[in-house]
Amino acid sequence: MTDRFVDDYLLYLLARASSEVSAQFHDRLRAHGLQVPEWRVLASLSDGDGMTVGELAARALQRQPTMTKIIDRMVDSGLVERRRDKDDRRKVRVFISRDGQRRVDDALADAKHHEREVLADYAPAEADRLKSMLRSLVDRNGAAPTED
Amino acid sequence: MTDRFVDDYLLYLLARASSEVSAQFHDRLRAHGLQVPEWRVLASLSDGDGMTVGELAARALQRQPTMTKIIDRMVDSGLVERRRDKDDRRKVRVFISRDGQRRVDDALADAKHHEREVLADYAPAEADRLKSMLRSLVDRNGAAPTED
DNA sequence: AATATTTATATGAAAAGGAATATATTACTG
DNA sequence: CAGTAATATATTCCTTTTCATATAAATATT
Repeated sequence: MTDRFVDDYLLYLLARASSEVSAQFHDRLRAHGLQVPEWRVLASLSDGDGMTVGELAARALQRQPTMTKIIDRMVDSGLVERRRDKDDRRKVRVFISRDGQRRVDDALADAKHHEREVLADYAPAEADRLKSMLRSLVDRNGAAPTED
Repeated sequence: MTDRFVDDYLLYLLARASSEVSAQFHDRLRAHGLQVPEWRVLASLSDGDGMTVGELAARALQRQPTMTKIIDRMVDSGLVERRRDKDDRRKVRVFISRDGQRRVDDALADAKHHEREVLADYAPAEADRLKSMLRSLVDRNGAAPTED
């Protein structure tokens, strides 16, 4: 149990940090009546002008068929709307509904508050360094479809 | 699409960095004939003296019933063994098998190699800072059951 | 020491995810 | 411009995860 490889393994530290910090927020999400994938879709669509299924899948770190099903459910519950793209009729653009926007606004405020709490212990410069390193990891490690 | 909240949101950056960097390695895992949860369990058990189902679940960032089923499959495929704890017969200790150890040794070597690749662009001090910030995020944000 | 609580793992039904592929539309190529 | 390839989304079938709860053993309480 002591000093195993994984305890200092970058991929494990990333997964664990992501998992534990996010779990806190996900508890709060339920108070907004939102599931995690719903939150991710709505946060991506918030105040925007619609995204395709493929774009949403990439942004929400899900595979395309999974995103199709998430959107199915969200259409059923009235959080988003599907409209076929006029210029390229293969594409389906997904738009946030009025109700979806209302729900996500509350959750967004909560997310900002939670982030401040998590970063409260760190000096601003330190938090910025963390974020910029994470961004550079993302940039240097191509676009990948799924989790973990 | 431009400068949405999430693009600078810590939880999103963590999830995305974890997802994209890990996806690269998970492609390689298949070459070792290992699924992701199997790899996580074996890496935790490697060269150790057995862990309980609950400990494994926490370490592999899975819920307990999920871990029970992962272990079911791994027992079937001969990667691990279950033995009931003598002192506390509620507990089940999971041990890596000879074959499991052999399989994970290869994957571990590959993991180390991959990590070096990912961190090659960074100065050692910078990599250390990243890791220690991730560790402190984990430490300050309790033990959580599941992903994302 | 019997009863209630807590802790550890397992189970079962339902939901979600994933790989492969189908369908529909657009873009290319000769 | 017919035919082929490429792109975007949906569907199917199967595996895995999840939630709630059951079972079993240890601990605490009276």
